[in-house]
Amino acid sequence: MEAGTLPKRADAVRNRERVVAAAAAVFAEHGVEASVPEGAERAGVGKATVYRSFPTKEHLIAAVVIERLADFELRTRARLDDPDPWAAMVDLLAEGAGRQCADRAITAGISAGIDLPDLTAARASLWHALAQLMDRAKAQGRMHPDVAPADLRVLWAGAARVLVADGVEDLAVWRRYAALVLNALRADGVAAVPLGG
Amino acid sequence: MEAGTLPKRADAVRNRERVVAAAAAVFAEHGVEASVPEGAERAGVGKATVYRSFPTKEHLIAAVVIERLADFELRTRARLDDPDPWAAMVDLLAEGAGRQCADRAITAGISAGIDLPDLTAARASLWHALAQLMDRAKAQGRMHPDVAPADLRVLWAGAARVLVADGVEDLAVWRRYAALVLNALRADGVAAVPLGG
Amino acid sequence: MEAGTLPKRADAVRNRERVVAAAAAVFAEHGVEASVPEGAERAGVGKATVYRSFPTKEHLIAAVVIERLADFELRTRARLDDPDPWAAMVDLLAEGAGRQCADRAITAGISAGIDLPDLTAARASLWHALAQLMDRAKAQGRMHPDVAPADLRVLWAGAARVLVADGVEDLAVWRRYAALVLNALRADGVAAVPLGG
Amino acid sequence: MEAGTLPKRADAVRNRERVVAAAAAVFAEHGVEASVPEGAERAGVGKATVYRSFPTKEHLIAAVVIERLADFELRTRARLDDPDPWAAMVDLLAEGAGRQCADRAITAGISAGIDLPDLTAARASLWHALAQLMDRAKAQGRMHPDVAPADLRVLWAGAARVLVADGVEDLAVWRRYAALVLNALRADGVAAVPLGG
DNA sequence: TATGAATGAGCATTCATTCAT
DNA sequence: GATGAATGAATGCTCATTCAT
Repeated sequence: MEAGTLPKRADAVRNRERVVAAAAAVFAEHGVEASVPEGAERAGVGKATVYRSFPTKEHLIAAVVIERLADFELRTRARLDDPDPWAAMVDLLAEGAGRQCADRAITAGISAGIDLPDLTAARASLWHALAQLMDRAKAQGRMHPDVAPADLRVLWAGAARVLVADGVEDLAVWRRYAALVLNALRADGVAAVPLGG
Repeated sequence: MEAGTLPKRADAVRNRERVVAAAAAVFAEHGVEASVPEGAERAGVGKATVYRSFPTKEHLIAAVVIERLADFELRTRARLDDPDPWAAMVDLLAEGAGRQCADRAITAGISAGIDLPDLTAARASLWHALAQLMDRAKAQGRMHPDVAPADLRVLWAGAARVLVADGVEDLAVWRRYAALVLNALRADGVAAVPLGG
Repeated sequence: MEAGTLPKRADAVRNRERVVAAAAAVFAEHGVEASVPEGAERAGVGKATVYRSFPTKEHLIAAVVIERLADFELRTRARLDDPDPWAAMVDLLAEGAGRQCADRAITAGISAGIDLPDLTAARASLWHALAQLMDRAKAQGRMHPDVAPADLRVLWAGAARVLVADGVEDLAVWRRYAALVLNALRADGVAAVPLGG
Repeated sequence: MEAGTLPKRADAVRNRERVVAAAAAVFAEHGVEASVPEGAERAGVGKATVYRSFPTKEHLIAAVVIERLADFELRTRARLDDPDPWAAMVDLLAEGAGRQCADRAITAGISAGIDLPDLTAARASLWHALAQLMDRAKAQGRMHPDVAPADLRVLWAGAARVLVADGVEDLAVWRRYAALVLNALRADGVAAVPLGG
């Protein structure tokens, strides 16, 4: 990353990252309704600078969300070879719960009406990884055979939105709902993931 | 002008109800983002008239939501003496699913950042009724002993928000998530509510 | 006009007229590129007030132009029964020249890409009146049989735009071009309208 | 680096020409409202490079227009010795009409509020050539003795602006107005240039 | 020298809310 | 008491122009 291939870009890339980071922060705080100027100010740049990198507010949101999705996918793939896929899923959501905890950007943006190719691709890629992990958990007999990654998304993103709206910051509460969401997906006869309470 | 208290109120109350009904309709159609004037026009009154009854748009939303919550509570209470409380809950949510399906006001407003006393009270009252029904289902051994009405709210309101955001109108899909939410709350060893697929 | 039929409207109508007048003035000075806020300030109202009466900047421009077109049409119709239609046309343009002189709004807006029903109607109505007068002048043998109201518009609106762009204020110059435009439309053998120079 | 004066200039001049050519193209397509960056990209240079040669967008427009004026002047001068000056003028405008037809830069820029010395000079030079040709046509008795090159400009540039604003692309229509403009300038008793309809 | 990046001013438009009637 | 009118603040976005590299 220090091996500059295109000398001029150094500034721009740095600034782009600053913008995304700032946007992630304000979106995390105020939701995607936060204004572009607000993010720009937080990044210490003019609003027009934001629009240089992101032709539209939607593109900016997408960039923030894509970053999160990619991170989630990475963590999902890291568990694909886990000998106990069901336990791995429990871990994954519990871990993810912590990240979600401080960030309402992904929860607000993950299901927003944004329909940009890059975002769609990132979502699809994550779904694919999740599907693999879920398939393993189904094969294991712990996960209900009729559920799909989309179900996980609806339940988890949904719960997260409510928790964010409620201003819940307590990690234990987030973990509780992660467990509940997984319980919704468990096969008949499988013991519920403990709710930690 | 200081004379009667009732005659004047009659008109006002009538207008208030018209306004709430109209607001419910437009919020149902366009979500709570719909503008106040739009609702006023639908009600056949001026915008200022709306502001006489509701000092803030939030109050208007709250009024609409309270109405829905009251209705939901009524339907909950109607099932309190059902001999099979778990089945009653399945019914309740499946039925509620249908109502949600056509109305995005409640889903948008139920978990919105609105924090008005009346709304809080209505919510609490509904929670109370739900708690009773859930307690019966727990006693029956079908519902997990550690879950609370708040859990139902987080999961169901959350899922509903995502479905609304996705523009899902298919009743079967809504039913599917109602079932999933209930499955999340089932006790160990209880067979999952069929997902309808 | 003092006989109020709808009491409440008095303010609004007054304001609407103020807005149109102010818009006409700024458009006259700076062309239709002038900003709405500028016109609003000139009218002594907030910008949103302008948008109450005119949903779009285009509607505002149209209102200004329509006013002028209507005035021009009136003056055209007043000459329809003139025994010497050709002379009447010369008069009409020379007189119109004076009005145009101080106003670049009509010249800029008359042929702008605006396509609003009311404006189209006003234009059509004026064309119709002009066509009648021109037909009479043709029957008289003074106007070239192949020319149409559209020709008058292109030549006169065009010349006016250039004169306005040049900042010409001298009425004599405007009259000169009015004469030239009419000369362009005269039949063979008809003596040119004197250019006044 | 301080050595030669010519070698550096060679590059600069080459670039300047490329820029003007590209600007002429985009202005022709989208009018002078086209953005500077768009022209720069077409020229294959950075925007800042354009601003090195042309301190202002107006200067760039002027450069483009000057080129066109010079071309028009050339074609005017080529007809100065024509034995039938009036016919030569008809030709000149009809020919010019074709060029205008495909290029909205000159029409937009020729009478624009731009007041740069070079442009003024180019205009003056063209007027001078036109004046000569017109004098010959007057001597011939076909052109009205009282008209001047400025009249030609007002009428022709004006009509062109309207036609451009109307989005007229039909060459025949442009020819029609070229004829009408010339008819405006014809002497008494001279037959009108046929309108082509 | 040439460039991409950065920017501030500006624009059309919307909306919840407050007055004058 | 009810209303239409008015508004100020805010938003997403564009563009000619200036700097740092």
